[in-house]
Amino acid sequence: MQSPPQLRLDRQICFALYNASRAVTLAYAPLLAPLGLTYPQYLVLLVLWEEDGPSVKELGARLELDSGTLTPLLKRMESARLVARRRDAEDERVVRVRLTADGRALRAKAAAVPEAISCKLGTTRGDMARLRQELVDLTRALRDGR
Amino acid sequence: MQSPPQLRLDRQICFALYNASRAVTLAYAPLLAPLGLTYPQYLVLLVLWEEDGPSVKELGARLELDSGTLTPLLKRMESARLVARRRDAEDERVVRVRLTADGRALRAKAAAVPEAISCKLGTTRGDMARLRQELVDLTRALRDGR
DNA sequence: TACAATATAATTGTGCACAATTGATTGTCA
DNA sequence: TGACAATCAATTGTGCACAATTATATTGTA
Repeated sequence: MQSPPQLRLDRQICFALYNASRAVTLAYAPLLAPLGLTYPQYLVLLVLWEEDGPSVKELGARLELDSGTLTPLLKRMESARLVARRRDAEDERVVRVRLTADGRALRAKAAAVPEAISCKLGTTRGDMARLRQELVDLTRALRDGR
Repeated sequence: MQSPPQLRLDRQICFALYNASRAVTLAYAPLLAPLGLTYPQYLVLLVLWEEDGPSVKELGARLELDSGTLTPLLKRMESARLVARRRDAEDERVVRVRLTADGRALRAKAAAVPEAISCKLGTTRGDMARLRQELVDLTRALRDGR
């Protein structure tokens, strides 16, 4: 018995997305390994380089990750001396995440990463911006329509 | 000090992709949970419903997953009585994965899943097909250019 | 001021991903 | 035939994701 078209793997947008996401993460790995970073850790640094000292909550809002993911990830980054975690004196519930000198210094080395990735992707900047927007819209549609 | 544009989180195609992929997986969860499936397990079934009895290797080629991921996943599916794993008599290195009656029967229930997802996505079929193709191309560019 | 409700991060438990290694089997070729 | 390479799945170890729960601190309110 033949599979109906809707159940065929090669028709699944979800599978294409899942594969593309893993392929991109793999593409980052050799660029980030020399910096001692994983891809999610790199994302955390992107946030911190924009604005240092967010709470775990704020970081999670930016990255759409919860404390169950972030807490152990940040602890590993703390062990690697990239960030420091400290309770907020004003509100002891809050843990603030700050860059160390090492963490700040890493930004210069990371500057070459986006260029290298964009080269691997091999598409024009405009195409990428459009694709990015489509993905953002799709994500929002799923999140809001829940 | 301001982050250069290339390092800003909201410019990263990779981050949009990573988020979209996770959002889609989350969207599947409530549809698959009643069937007792996770999203990767659902992908395995999509392959088996198309062609039953592939080796772990062939399954991995379809899904771009290695035995390190598939072996434990398939063992869980075997515990759930959805598939059976058996060494090939011709070549004892090969393990073949076959649907059980339960696994085959699940296809009828899963038939409603693509429709429900497509509804959540809320875009036209044509747009989805185009986006899917762009993602496939992007994935291939990364895989081949390695 | 008690005390319930809320907010925040951490913890627990499950299930992927993936690199690297291991073990068993098969193929090859001198 | 007998080493040796290649193939395939399983294993080991690390690091996410995420649901559900827990612990602690703060806020709102009767």
